[in-house]
Amino acid sequence: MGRGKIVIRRIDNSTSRQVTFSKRRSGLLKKAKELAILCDAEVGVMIFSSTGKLHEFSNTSMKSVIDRYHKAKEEQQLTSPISEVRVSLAPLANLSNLNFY
Amino acid sequence: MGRGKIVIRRIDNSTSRQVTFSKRRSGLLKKAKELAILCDAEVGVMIFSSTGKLHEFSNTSMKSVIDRYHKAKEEQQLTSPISEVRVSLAPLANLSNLNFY
DNA sequence: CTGACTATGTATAAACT
DNA sequence: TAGTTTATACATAGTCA
Repeated sequence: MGRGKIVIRRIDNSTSRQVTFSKRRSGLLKKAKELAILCDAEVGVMIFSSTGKLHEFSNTSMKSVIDRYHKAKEEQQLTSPISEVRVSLAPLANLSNLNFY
Repeated sequence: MGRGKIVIRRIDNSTSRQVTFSKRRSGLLKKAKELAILCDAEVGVMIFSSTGKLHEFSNTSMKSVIDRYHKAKEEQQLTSPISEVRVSLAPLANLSNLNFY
């Protein structure tokens, strides 16, 4: 997107890497927000720049997302420790609606 | 983006919400990956669909990202409990291996 | 429901200020 | 070096198979 096509590979020039980071971080956070709203999803995004600065987005709270992530992972372990299946508990109740692929 | 402009608001129709979720989730994860590579950033994304299914991306490991997130937050508290400044300790700082989970 | 297709809206690489 | 502009590449909404 933009005047020229680019290859997805680390940008060597520190200045343009910083500029690109700023633009794309903004775009990513916007997309995350849109996804959360449009699709009624819970979304958490954490980004550390190469200089160590943190940027984040969460439509609920990052704590909530992280807790839910751990629960989902835990459930994954209990359910199928070997497979790649990624399933969380439905938002309290509705156990019958779990989708196993 | 697409044939028509849309308003960012929860999609009521369950089927199209699911279709949009699938498309945009894919796009978001791709963008996250590109940002991480292009800008040499550490990125973590967690997404729970409205049916509770987890989707994630991390260019390192989610554990690493979450740990770093907590450290950054902690440092934020120590440094400026009131301000909005979001700065993490440089990657090597290694204050202590706090276990939040 | 799962995938293409493609017209159109958006994000953004470069250029410029 | 941050903000603005613009041409272009990319993502995707609506549609159809």
